[in-house]
Amino acid sequence: MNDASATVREVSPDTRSKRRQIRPKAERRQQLIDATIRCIAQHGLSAVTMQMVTSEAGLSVGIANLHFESKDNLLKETLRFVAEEYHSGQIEIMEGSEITDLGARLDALLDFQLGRGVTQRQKMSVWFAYYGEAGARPVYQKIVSTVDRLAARKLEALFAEIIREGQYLDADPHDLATGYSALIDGLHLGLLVTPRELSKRRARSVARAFLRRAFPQHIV
Amino acid sequence: MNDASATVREVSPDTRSKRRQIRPKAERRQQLIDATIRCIAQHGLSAVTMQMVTSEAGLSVGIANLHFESKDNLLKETLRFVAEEYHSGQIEIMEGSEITDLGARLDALLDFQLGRGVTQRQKMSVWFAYYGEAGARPVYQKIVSTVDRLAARKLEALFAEIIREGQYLDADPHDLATGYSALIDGLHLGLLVTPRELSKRRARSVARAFLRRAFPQHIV
DNA sequence: CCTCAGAATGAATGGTCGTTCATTCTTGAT
DNA sequence: ATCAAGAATGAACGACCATTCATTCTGAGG
Repeated sequence: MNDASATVREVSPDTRSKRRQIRPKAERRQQLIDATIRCIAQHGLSAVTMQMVTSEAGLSVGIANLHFESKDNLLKETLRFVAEEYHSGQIEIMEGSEITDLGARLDALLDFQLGRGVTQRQKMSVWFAYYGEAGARPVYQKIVSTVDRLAARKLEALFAEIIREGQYLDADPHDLATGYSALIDGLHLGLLVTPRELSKRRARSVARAFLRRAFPQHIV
Repeated sequence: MNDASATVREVSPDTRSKRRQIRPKAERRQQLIDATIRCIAQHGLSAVTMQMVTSEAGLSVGIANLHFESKDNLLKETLRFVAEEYHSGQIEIMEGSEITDLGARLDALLDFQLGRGVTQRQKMSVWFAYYGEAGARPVYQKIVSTVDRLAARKLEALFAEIIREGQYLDADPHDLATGYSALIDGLHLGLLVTPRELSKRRARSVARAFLRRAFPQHIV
């Protein structure tokens, strides 16, 4: 702004080094994806710009098109990352061998799905931002449904085991799994859109009530 | 395309008259809102432009800023319209006096929420497009939560009546209403994002199963 | 018939966006 | 110390966006 600043550049070389850093491609990609998530959560998917994302990541504008070919691709890869993170968390719980009691496993699943990690505004915003565009963008539909299908199968298998163990009559694992998944999605939506009306505590209580009515012997 | 067309303009005055029409303000507003809904469903909220909307409505670019002050306002009013349409439909069923049997009333509500009118791609796309932005735009949160709250209260009251009539013990109307609403939202999401995995018929069956487990005497 | 309030138009404007690429800089091998 | 490979930069560009407003047109009332 003043003439002096033109001659005195980078007054202190030790402050937040603006020195250019070279990092492996994979690291930069993740850095940009993380920045994209934060931007979507804060400004909404439709307001996200490349300048916004790259500056949030503390990098230059050109870098996004260097590691991802286009904005479209960056957004696509960001969705893929979030979707896989969520679903691999579920799969881990459902496949893990450290929990043998089926009721405890259900509890662990519910705690994950409505717990701190998943229900942060940041994550849920991203989640629904993409759902909102999914109607018009088959690519998004495909990414979500691909990972979703596997988790749905695992959940159905878990429910089938529980039904066998508890001898719950006229309980269909397929329908119950669909219902439970939909309930969780709906609760996430409530937490995002009307946080005043629905606390995380109550969301957990509502989901637990669903499971208790379905599998009374397995849920306290 | 050919030279003749240049000389012969508006061959037949009766075809889709390009003649300027003057219509009352309210009518134009609705026309633009309808066009906005179609555009959001087809292209996604983030891709909607004013040119897109006005040309979809068969009008000129400037008209949108004449009847709504800005694009932001047009989108806000469109959300308000969709939200009120959905919720007034629910309220009508829950307040209407033509259905006295509580079980039948529940059935009617479910049929409305998962019926043809609501579950068209067009409507659901718009719905979730706004939900996706709600995390970053308090205005959208406010619009949705305002109308939502009333419907939630009515639903809770209906559930309370049913619980009294059926003498269902340890059934909390508040939690049940929250759960049911979340379930419906989640099913809408499933219908939108993974239509291959979830048919409308099965969505209805899943929702009915939820109600049957809660109110066995009222739902067949 | 004429008039004119105001509805409708669309070319023009200024701003912002995604993308490019000549250039600079870093790092590890030589 | 030198060099080459390629990672990182950011000014520049063209495209497209929302918005404006001078102008045109319409139709109800006189």
